[in-house]
Amino acid sequence: MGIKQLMHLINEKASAAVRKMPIERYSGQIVACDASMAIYQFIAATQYSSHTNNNYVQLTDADGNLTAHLVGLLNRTILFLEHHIKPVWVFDGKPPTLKEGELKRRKAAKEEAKEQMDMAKEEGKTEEIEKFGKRNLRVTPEMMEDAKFLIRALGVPVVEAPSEAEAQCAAMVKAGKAHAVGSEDMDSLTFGANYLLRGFNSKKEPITEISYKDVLEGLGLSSEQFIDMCILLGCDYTEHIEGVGPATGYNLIKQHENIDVAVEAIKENKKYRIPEHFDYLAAKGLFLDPEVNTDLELNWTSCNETELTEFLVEKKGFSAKRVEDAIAKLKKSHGKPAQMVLENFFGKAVITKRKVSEVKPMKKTSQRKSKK
DNA sequence: CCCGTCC
DNA sequence: TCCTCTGCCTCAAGACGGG
DNA sequence: TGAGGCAGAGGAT
Repeated sequence: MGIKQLMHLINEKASAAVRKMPIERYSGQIVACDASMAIYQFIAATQYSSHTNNNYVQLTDADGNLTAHLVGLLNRTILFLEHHIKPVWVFDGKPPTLKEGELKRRKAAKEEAKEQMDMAKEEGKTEEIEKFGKRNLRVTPEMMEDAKFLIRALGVPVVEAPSEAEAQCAAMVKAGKAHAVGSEDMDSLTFGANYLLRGFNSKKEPITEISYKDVLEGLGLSSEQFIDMCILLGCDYTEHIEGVGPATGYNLIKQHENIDVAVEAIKENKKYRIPEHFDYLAAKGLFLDPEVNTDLELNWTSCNETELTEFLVEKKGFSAKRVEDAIAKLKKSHGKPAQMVLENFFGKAVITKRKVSEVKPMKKTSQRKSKK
């Protein structure tokens, strides 16, 4: 998923669009989060090889169903609410037909990984099992339903996107239903979300905020040109022109103004080969007018303690104390944000405009720096 | 801070 | 000959708290 | 999946 190397390109050419902000900055705001992406990461991160007993460890309930996503979503949602940020968890709907090629490719890669994992299991190689296991993740519909149930029990809204969650998140921001998208994925920018927030997973590091407006300004592109460029860099919705990377993709749009002219130029140049199914117009259409639903009413309520305890403790095997603690935190977060915090942070917001000298060169190939 | 645990 | 750029590889991906 | 490191192709000089 995502646009290849887009973050790199933005850091390089539009560094002013990227700011480090303390999480307090978002107190009182609504953040639309891509649930599918987060769930995938929670599941990936919590399976590991235990070095103590040489076992492959996964968190599961008594029936063997994975539960790491529930642990992750619970913690993450509490983090938001403790900071008086209102999260909305947005789930993927039916993937667009244009994405089928990409999905097939991923499926094949998983099958391959599964075979290798089975082999590793037979040979009892723990590290191998972990390695291939992480490439063979299955997030089942049941896991998604468990996640939705948990979020609703927490009193937090769930949005089921008609199609792509990233598109839905961006549309909600555009419609004023949310202030920013919270996702590690860059796609929401291509869909035109005003603000993208990353790094809610780190308690030490500040949040990375990417401003769409400043990205366009820094790159010197219109929103439509930005989409054109993203398609050239490589997206999920159509094939990619071999040999065109971030630098070339950006330059092509700068030089030719739009993807149509750029593609014509590429055809004449003959330096690059346009793939057989390069349906960039359809991809562009999807970015410009994705299937979304903005007729939503979002409500945040207090959590349903009984439901939470029943679900997490009795059904999913969470420790009762952990759930009690979670409920206590939720109740505590219900008050208003301390006014002090709100007034103080504006002076403290760390805005890191990187100096030119600090900007990492985009490619560090032949540039062999002698180590200090 | 490191590393084991969470389920 | 230099160096820019892409593509292929590998690896890691969460969050908490006790010691 | 994506992000960083490394190798090599092929324009740029």
